[in-house]
Amino acid sequence: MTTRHVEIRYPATEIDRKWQKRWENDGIYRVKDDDPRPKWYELTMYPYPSGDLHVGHWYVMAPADCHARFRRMQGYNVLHPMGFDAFGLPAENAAISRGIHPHQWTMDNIANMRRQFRSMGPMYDWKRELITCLPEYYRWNQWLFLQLYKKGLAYQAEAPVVWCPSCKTVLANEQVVNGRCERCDTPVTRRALRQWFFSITSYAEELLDFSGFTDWPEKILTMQRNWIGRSQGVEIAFDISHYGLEERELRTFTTRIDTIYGVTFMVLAPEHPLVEKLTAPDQRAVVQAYVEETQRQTEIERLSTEKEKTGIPLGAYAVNQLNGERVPLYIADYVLTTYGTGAVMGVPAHDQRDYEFAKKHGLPISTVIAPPDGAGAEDGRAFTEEGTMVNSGQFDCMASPNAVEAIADLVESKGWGHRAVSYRIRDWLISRQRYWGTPIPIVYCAACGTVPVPEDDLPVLLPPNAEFKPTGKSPLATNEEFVHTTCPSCGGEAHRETDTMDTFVDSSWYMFRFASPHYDKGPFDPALVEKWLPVDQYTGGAEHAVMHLLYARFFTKALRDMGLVKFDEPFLRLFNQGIIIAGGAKMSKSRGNVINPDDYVESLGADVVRTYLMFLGPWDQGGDWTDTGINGVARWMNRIWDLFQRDTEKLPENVQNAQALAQTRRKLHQTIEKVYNDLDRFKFNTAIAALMELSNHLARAWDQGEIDAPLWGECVEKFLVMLAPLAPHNAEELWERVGHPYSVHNQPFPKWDPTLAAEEMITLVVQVNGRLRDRLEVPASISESDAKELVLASPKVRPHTQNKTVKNLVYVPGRLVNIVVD
RNA sequence: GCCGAAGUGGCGGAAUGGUAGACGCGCCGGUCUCAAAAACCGGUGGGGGCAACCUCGUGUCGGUUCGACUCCGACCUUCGGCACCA
Repeated sequence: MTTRHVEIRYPATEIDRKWQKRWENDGIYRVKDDDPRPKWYELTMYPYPSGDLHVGHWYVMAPADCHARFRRMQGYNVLHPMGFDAFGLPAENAAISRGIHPHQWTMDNIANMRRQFRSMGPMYDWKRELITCLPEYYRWNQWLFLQLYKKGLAYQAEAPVVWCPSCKTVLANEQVVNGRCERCDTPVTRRALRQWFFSITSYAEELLDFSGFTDWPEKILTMQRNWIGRSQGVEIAFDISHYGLEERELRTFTTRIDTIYGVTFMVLAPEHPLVEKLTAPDQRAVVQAYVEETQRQTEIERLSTEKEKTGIPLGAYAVNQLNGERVPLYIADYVLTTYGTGAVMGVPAHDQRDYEFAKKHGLPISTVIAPPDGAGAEDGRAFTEEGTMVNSGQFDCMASPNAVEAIADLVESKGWGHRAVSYRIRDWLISRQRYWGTPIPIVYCAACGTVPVPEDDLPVLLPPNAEFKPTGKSPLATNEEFVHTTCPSCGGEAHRETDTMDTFVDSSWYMFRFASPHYDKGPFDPALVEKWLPVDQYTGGAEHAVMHLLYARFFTKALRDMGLVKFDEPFLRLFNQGIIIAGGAKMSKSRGNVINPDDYVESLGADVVRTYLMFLGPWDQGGDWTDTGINGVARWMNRIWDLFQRDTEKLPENVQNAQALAQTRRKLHQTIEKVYNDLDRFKFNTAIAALMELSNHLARAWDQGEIDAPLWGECVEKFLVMLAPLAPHNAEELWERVGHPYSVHNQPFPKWDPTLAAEEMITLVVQVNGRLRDRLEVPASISESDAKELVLASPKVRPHTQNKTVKNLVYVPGRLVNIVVD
């Protein structure tokens, strides 16, 4: 901000306020459910009300608003709503550190952010605003929870959960980044707690089906695919009946059943339920120590790939039923209880991890697949490719991919196991030991057990008083009045669930709520959801590629199966904007390069800030904010302000230069086409560049007396309509000053005439062997033979073709002729 | 390690098989001014040439093509995601 700003030559702030007020009073952007035009639902991911709107928010919201405005001008009835994702950790952490109640803090922030949003001049219909921390919203979280519970999709389980020792709360797997808490970066640990889960895994297979999308970035699909992590294999039992236990077999999952004859050991997760029973007496002490050691380890330590493969023998064995071999059993921390069966078979010859484990523990390495070229595999590595079966009994000599099927058939026919699919994705843990969230509507009764709160008793209000600072216990447990209740079933004494829901529950269905944000007979009005949904265009950051988008898709499918909605996917199209940086570096307080949009709006007006954000680079790639860069847009706004208010009386009556007039008209229609197509595809930067070209052209045409009043008027009118979605305030003000009736925002986007846009003369590029040698101005209608003749006659070409044979003439109509010579 | 995206002037970027560098920033020169700022006009990839022009040039090396920033292969660098998943 040390750079001096260009001075704005018009009363920007006044204009901003004037029109924001007028639009508000007129309700020009009010969304009507019964509007006959085709609907278009354009949704931007709603923000956390964590304080001030920073330039990152502007970068997300302003271009999205421009695109929604463009759709409106295309003739759609556009729903482009805004709300606040008001529950959750950021609000609560901030409230804790400032000693203000989360509700107060959140609502104050919302008021401030709403004011800042208005300064941007967006087309939000504030009558549709939603705030998730209010009972009118979160009671439907509770209602939806009860529906999921009824469907068996919400359940309780004790499970090792990820625990952040700093936030003193359980985290979802998705909230763990590299073994650290997403919010505070503290390495996470594990704990066993009784928690509520949503069974997203029930939909794992369907969530892999992306066929319901119209347009999603490939990158996001890949990330979701990897996150769900489907693998196909065989679940097979190894025999442990010789121990006379209740369990007669040890089950394992493998994607490589073709290597079953090469199993030389098995490894169980330290938490595996059979570990206790199978451990030999003389191994008990060391096994127990290892199990404890594992529990102490943080996720980050345990999952480090650099770590040596530790493990402890149980002093027990299992029998491979295919060849009758006894294989020793180990426990090791690299085997996870949460994936497959919690036990893996060790095939050191054909799995690199097993190979390292075998080397470390002196276990035999038995080759059962030979490389196809017969070359030796060994030299310190496992052979993990396909090949020819060896040492595999009846399957010898078979190609290993065929053996996969043959062995699976045998395993199934013998009843030793079956084909199976495993997913990496785990059920969604929604319980939070936090105050600032939706209370889970469950009551525990000594007589009746777990009892859902009756729908008529909703909402279960979040009490204003509780010790919400983290203590390790759920804050709501400190409020006696809240906890003690009567059982809805038997009327006896009971206590409430004191955990609250993950905030991602709120955002999993908010897109439905916007269809009827104040509906009080259900989470949404079914007729209006049917009208508005699914979302036609969703925009937001790629950081929500996995959790939010997957959860919202899951909710939609669950609601569909309950008969509440009729579609499979909530978001037809998805566009991810990039990240804005400043001066080549990420914005941060320590760097001192944080851009506060309010300062710029104050001095340059909202439109310069909006337009610059869209001009500084392609939206999907993010951009670099520079204080000198914004001056360019400010200058341009100054120039068009003066240009369009020039006195048209001064223009000549009759311009004799018909060619110049046609040229200007052509430029206008070419610009309309370009801006239309660019705005359509979120290419704001090139749309603005095209408008700059047009304004430069118009200024030149005026100065050179090559334009008359009617054409000038037409150009200015269409220019302002095209400017309207980008710079709504200035476009409206100029529209009025030029003498058009209110409002520019109710104009349809201009149409271009391809005939008028077509060039009469073209530059014919002349190449010799692909190298540029000449450019010829020729009529666009030139015939191929004329063009070729002209080109060969060019004096600039001749020196390059002399004494050479012309082998070929490549003709690209309207573009070039390439002369191919020896 | 695996998956994905991206590498173009001094800078942000434009051009997705056909004139590389649109548009803007910055810089240089000029007009105006006592002067500066602003504004306006002109110039601005490198090398050579008085000039017309020539030549090199889109991370590196190869390939396809009449023609490649663009398509294909390998590599290098940067960024993002996932990471002992059996």
